[in-house]
Amino acid sequence: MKDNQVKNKSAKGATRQHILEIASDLFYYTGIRAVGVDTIVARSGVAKTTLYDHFASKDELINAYLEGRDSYAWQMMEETLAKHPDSPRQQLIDVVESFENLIAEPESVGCPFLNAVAEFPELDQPGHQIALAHKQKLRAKFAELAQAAGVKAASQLADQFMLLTDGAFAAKRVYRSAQSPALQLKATAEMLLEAHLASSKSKI
Amino acid sequence: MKDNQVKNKSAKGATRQHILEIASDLFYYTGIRAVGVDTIVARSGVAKTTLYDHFASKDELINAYLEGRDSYAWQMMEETLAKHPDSPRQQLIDVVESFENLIAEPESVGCPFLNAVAEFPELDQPGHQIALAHKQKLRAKFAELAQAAGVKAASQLADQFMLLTDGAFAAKRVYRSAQSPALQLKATAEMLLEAHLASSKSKI
DNA sequence: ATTACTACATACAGGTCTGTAGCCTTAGTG
DNA sequence: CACTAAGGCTACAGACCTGTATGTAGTAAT
Repeated sequence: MKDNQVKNKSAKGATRQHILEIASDLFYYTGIRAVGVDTIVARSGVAKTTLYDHFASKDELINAYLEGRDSYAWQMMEETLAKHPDSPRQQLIDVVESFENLIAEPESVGCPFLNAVAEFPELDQPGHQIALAHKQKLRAKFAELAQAAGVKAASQLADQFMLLTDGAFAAKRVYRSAQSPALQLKATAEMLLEAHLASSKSKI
Repeated sequence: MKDNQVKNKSAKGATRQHILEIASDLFYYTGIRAVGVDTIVARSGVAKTTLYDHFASKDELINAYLEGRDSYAWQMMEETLAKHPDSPRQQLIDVVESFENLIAEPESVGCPFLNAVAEFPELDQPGHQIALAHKQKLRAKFAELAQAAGVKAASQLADQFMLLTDGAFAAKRVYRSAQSPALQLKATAEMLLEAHLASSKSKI
């Protein structure tokens, strides 16, 4: 006994990871409610019992999907912030630009969190809390960067950036390949940031 | 035979309208996929056969729901535009303000079109085309008003307003009763509009 | 070589989904 | 009164849903 399953952890983790990746893709592109467990099982070439060995329920799989996207997003955020560690103003723009680039990719069908919440509007439904926490954390990060950049109304600017990014993600799901308003994301963020910085200076 | 069902049209129309209202509320607040026909039947106190007399399928009911929201939105738009028929600049702000007020209402759970598209991501799925057409029409209206208001980059401003409004609607579904970035909608639109008008002047 | 682990395949329980069939009730109209 | 239109009620078909039960095969460590 003891803890000898450590050696098998890599194999077990690989299967779990494989199932999660298949499920994540299906959830993201097709919709969560639209995808049944049987489809996930068939696509991943795994037995149904195996899936339920790794995930107690579909809800747990949904949560794992969103938590995965959350950690990926923050990992991407760290990389973006590392490009100009001494310029919060540039960091703000870099972050927004990374969103615009993400949305511009043809594979993108919007924001996993916004999509999930549209399918599960109630606060106690699967994924809702994870999505809300993600958005709150991003909002706080925007505010932190704005303050560091010398923006007086930092929390206002954070909210404005949230509107822009969420709007761009939402638009992407509607327009798909058509030319969408999301292309104006970075330019608009720059306009707003400059307006804030100009008014900060004028008040000195 | 002939067309003697004209006299009963009001009664028949009333039943249809009743079913549609119940279904619309359920779709909007609970989600479209999450609501079954049986629930709609139970809530509206109508026989299942009656529902299928008026709507050939659930998909048709979904389309009727979104078309209803679309006409309601444009009716509201007309009323808003009528407040300052000679000031396109004020009309732009009025429209955005009407969105902010709509979102601020506690009953609001976001935009029916964005929510529907999140549930039906494919272009040929029920409702998607209606939602896309609605957003395109709004975008064109923003552009038209912006041009009339003397904004040089009118279509850019239209896209920016789309990002803000869609962002506000999307945020509402996530945050619900919590204080959301949507409160900054009108103020941000004003900032952008002023920035556009200022740059238009400076280039003369 | 026994034990433990992991994943396999199959079948099914129990529920919900959309949509239909058959028959009855009510109300208004010629 | 007889006819017709509209809707109600019940039951069900057939598909799909999540989750479980049963039993088997390979693999790895003790």
